[in-house]
Amino acid sequence: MSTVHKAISLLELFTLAEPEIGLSDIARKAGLDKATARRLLVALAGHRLIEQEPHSRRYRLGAGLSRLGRIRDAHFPYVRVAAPIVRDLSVETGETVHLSEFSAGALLTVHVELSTKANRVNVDVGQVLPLHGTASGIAFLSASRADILQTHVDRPLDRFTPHTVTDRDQLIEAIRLAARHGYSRSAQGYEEGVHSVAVAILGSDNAPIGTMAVACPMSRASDAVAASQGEAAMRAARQISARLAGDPV
Amino acid sequence: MSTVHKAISLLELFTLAEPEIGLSDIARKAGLDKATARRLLVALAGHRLIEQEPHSRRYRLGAGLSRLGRIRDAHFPYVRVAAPIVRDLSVETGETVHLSEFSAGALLTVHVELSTKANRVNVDVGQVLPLHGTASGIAFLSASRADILQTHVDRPLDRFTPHTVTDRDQLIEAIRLAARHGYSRSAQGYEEGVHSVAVAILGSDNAPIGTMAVACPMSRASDAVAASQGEAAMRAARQISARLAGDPV
DNA sequence: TCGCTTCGGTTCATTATTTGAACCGACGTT
DNA sequence: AACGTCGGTTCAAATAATGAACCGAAGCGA
Repeated sequence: MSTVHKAISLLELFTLAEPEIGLSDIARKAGLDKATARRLLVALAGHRLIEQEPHSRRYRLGAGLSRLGRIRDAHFPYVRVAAPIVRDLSVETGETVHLSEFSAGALLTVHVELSTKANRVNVDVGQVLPLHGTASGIAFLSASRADILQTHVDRPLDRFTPHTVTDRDQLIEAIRLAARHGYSRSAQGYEEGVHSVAVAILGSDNAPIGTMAVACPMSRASDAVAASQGEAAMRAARQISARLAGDPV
Repeated sequence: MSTVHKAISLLELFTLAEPEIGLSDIARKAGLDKATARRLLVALAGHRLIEQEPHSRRYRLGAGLSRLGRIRDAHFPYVRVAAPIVRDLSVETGETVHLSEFSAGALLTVHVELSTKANRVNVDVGQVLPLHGTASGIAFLSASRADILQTHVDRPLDRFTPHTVTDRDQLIEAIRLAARHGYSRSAQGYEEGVHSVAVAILGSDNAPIGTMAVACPMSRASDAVAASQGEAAMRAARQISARLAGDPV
C-alpha cells in the first residue's frame, strides 16, 4: 500500500459524526502503527490538510481542505448550478429534495432542500448513499456504462431494512425499469417509512455525475405521485445538465 | 522530502486561475519526474482527490476534496458563523467587506459581501492576500505571537503598487499601530485606488484565525471614515469570536 | 497514595517503497 | 518524413517508510 494511500485514508476517518480524533484512535482505525500515523499527520498538517486542537491535542480536518474544496467547487460548479434547481423542484413537489455526487464508489449527499411540511424527510449533507438500496443509487446505475454497472452489481449487497433489495436479479430488474422510465423508485429500501424517486444527472459526456432525489413519507406516496415527481425530477435534471454544459439560461 | 509532501504539493498546483493541468506540466511545475508525478496522481485519484478529464486527459481537483471541505466547514463553521455578521457590517458601513482565513502562510479570502453602491470595491472568493501589504495582513500580524510575526517580517517583501510598504521597519511600525488601535489601515498598498480597514478575528485560544476587512474606493476614505469603520469592524469581530466560542446569541 | 492503563510523542536499525532514465506509441507541426 | 511533445510504462538502484520499544504525563479505581 502506498504511503499516499495511507495518508489520505487518515483524512477519510474524519466524518460529520466524528470530526475530531486522537492519535491512538486514528492509528487503530487506520490499522497503522502510532508512529506511522503521527508522521503522516504531521506531513498533512504541514499543508494544513490536518489541524491539531492545541488543548486536547486531537486532530481535525484543516483549512487547506476548505480551500481546495472551494477551488474545486468554483471550477466544477455542480452544487452551485444545481442548488437553485433543486430548490425549485422542492417547492414544486412540496417534498424534500437531495442532490448527490458520485465519488469513490458511492454517492455523496452534497445539497439538500427540505420540505416545508411538518411531516417531512430529513437528509444530512455529507451522508453517503450506497449504490444499491437507494433510489439515487438505482438511478445512477441505470445511467452508467455496462462495465461500471457490473462491478457494482456483482458484489455483496448490504441490507438496511427488511425492504432492501439484496437479490442481484431483482436489482438488475429495478435498474432496467429505471432506465426505461427515466427515473427510479424505492420504498423504504434504505430507511423505514421513506419513499424516494430519483434521477441521474448527466455530465457533458453523458456519463452520470450524480443524482437528485425527491423523498417523502410513505403516507404521501402513490403511483400517481411517484410518476408526477419522476417527471418533474427529469425536467429538473435536464436543466442542470444543460447549465453544466454552458447553455444559456 | 516525504512522499506525502510531494503528493499534496501536486494538489496545490491547481488554482482558480489554472484549474486543469496536463501530466507533463504538473511534473515540471512540481519539480518531479513524470513517472513519479503520475504515480502520485493515480494514488490521489484513487481517493477522488484528483480527477482526470476523460477527453483531454488533463487532471483537476476531485470530488473528494469538495466532500472533505464540506466536512471541515461543518465542524469548524467559521464562514457559516461569520457570514451574517460580515453582511451586517457591509450594510452598516455601506462598503464591501471581505473575510479571510489563515492557511499555509497566507490569508485566503473565504467570503465576500459586496457594497450596494455603484462605485464599489470588488473582491473574489479564493483570492490570496499577502501578510504584508494588505490591511488584512497587518491586522493578522498585529494579533500574532511574536515568533510567528518574526518569520513573516524577516523575508523579502514583494511590491504590488508604488504605495506598498516594503521596508521592514515601516512594516513593524504599521503592525505596532494596528495593535494599539485594534484595527489596521492600508491605502492602495495592494491595489490602486482601494482603501482598507481590517481587524483580526481571534479563536478561543486568542490566536488569530483570520481577518475581516472593510474596503472602499479612496474617494470615500478619510481619517474619520476609517476610524468609524475600524470601530464597527472591531465590534463585528468580537461578535464572531464570541459565537465561535459557543456564546449564546 | 499507590498501582495500572492509556494517552501523545520519539527513536533507530530493519525493511519495503519510491524513484527516474530510458523507452513506448500517438498525435500535431513543419 | 522528420521532429517535438504528449500521456503513459518499466525495472534496477536509491531512498524513504516502518514499528517495537521506550518516554513522561495524565486519568482512574482501590
